[in-house]
Amino acid sequence: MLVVEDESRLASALQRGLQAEGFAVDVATTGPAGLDAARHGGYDAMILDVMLPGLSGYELVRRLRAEERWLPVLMLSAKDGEYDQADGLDCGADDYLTKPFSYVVLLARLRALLRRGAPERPTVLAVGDLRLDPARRRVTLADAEVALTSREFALLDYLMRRPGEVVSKTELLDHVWDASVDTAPNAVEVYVGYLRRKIGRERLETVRGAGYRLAT
Amino acid sequence: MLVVEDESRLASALQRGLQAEGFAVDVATTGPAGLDAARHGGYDAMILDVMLPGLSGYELVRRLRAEERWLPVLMLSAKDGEYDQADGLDCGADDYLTKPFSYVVLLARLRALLRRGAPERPTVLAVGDLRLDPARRRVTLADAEVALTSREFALLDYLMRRPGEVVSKTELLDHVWDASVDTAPNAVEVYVGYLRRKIGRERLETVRGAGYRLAT
DNA sequence: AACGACGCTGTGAGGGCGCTGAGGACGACG
DNA sequence: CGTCGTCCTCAGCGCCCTCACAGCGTCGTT
Repeated sequence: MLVVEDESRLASALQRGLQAEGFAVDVATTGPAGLDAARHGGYDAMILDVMLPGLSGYELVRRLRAEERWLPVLMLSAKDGEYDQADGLDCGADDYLTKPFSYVVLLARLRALLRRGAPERPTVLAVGDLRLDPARRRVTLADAEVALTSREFALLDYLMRRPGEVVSKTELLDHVWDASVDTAPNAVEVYVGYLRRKIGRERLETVRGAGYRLAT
Repeated sequence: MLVVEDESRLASALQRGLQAEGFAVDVATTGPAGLDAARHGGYDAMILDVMLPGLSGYELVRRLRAEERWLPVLMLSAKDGEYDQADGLDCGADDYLTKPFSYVVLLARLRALLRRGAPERPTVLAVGDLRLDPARRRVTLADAEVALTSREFALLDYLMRRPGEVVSKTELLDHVWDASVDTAPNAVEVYVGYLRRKIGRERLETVRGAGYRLAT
């Protein structure tokens, strides 16, 4: 367990408490030191303060995720504004707790994070030069923005979460379309057609008799 | 996305809001109905109220997890006591939000949950240098991709699940072909021929009078 | 060696599957 | 009320897959 916190009293209180729970705990007190430790340490999870000298917690997570390191991150902050929280999560944190917090809650949330194991998905989905940002609802192709309708976006989103896998039309109808109204499978074909015109024909393969596959 | 919430105003507000974000949303208004939906629905995630008629949210998650269903659960509750929250998380919920909550925060937390996703990695079948990935619907022979039609793929799939065993033509007709239309056994011979041309003659042996066997 | 049963394959018909352009339904907006 | 954007159905088309057929090769038995 890695604790990145510059306030020394809180840091050592956390360290002692977590050690009592059986965790092996390391503490870093600056942003850069925390980033380094997270890179090399092989930790199960990380508790991360937002306000840090040298590098903010937001930026730290963002860099970590950009390097494809997916260890669970529980973010701590004195800021309880809703947008602060949303920003933290959208940078790649997995949970967000505002100070002052209950120790019982911290432990429960930590357990929930560890139970889930290492996260597998980045905040921004990327396949080749195609990028999709769920938070900003934005898609770029080789750094050029692509305008998508909401249905097109949902379809691409679903496909990009399973790159290289074959996804059947029924599955797409179930997840991208509303299950309560039954839509003809042909609608999927139509929207795949729309997407192909916008992101390039070769990126979206047809697997006859099985479904569609996003080329990796 | 599954929303389990008995307060109808909140439920429909959530439904509309999430639909606007591109989610396909189903609503259940009682505990048992929610549990059923979660069991059968194939949802990406679930938003779950604690106070529900018939079955509490706590109990619902506990049962779900007992059945080894791991879809991400975001729990909603009017109780903000620290132990309520810890209980919810320890029952198996992945996140916990107290009412009233900010819609922006709800979305951000939902995104964080979906990002982590379910940790399923489907198996890749391998026999010698021949590999078959059911999810990607892809076959490689010594790392070179082999293009198969859907029937060829289904046939190879079935054979690779029983490497070295002799599989009769009738058995193949029953499992690889549609049982409702009766096909001549010769169709199997034809497709075995197709497969041999693509994966190499020696890998698929004929056992005269009995069937076929995949060489190990 | 001869014969019959079983298995292989080239050919071609048919039909299922997926793609596309056209257009109707619906709602948002001016 | 007209316009625009989005969603989705419909119908036509083209291609590839599927499979029956028939002739030939191969194997095992007598």
